Amino acid sequence: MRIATFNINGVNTRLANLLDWLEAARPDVVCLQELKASDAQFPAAAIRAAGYHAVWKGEHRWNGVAILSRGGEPVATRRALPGEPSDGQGRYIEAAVDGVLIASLYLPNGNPQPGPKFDYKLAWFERLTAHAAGLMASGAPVVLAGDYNVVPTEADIYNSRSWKKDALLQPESRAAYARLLEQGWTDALRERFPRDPPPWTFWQYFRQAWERDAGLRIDHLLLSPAAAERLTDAGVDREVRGRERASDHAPVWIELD
DNA sequence: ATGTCGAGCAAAGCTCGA
Repeated sequence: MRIATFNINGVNTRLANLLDWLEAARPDVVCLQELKASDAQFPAAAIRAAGYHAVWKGEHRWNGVAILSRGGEPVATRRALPGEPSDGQGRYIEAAVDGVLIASLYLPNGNPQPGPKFDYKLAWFERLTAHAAGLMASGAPVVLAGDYNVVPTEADIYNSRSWKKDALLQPESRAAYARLLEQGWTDALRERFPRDPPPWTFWQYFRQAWERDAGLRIDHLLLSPAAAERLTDAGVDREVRGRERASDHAPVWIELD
């Protein structure tokens, strides 16, 4: 069972890019982030024609998350975290797919930092961690996949010099990520690539970051023990980032036995 | 400090968010 996460950065803007990758990579499950589409604007027909069922939580212009499956239909279990403010932000969707509980999440970016956006990021992270504790306690195979907007350690970025003040690298962001992992989650890509540097998952559009391979690792798949024991492989579909009109993220995937 | 990209709004370039 191949499960991927992909920040598509506009599901309609990059629909051709998405469909090309789906056809080539044929993942069983896909967690999408940054749809930048309302519920009504989600390209459900095109995705169905590509062979995928889908559940989604859209938002006008920004954010938006979805879970696609070409096996069994995803059964949505929630479309927001417990305790989320009713501000309409589409950042979390969770579904049961073929016996695995899967979440597609888009953690707030948090810039500029410090400020209300950074506070919102940390508060959102706390709600995620509280909910994740319950999922962990269930003992079920769980995959928390998405764009965490956190560079977990200094090894997870090409060079942190020009990023020191960025919300993605702040000690508070990293501590929140570490606290989540301490519940017992396995960071699948790091498990598969323990040696530095790990594969990057994001290359910003500025300053020829892709051409210089100046990347970051911010897209993560966290596995509960029941999922981690089934992990056989993980990787990044890097070449997707080099295509015409590409997202600034590449798809990240895991293989579960 | 800047850089790039794309959409929305509204009719072209600015603003926003990343």
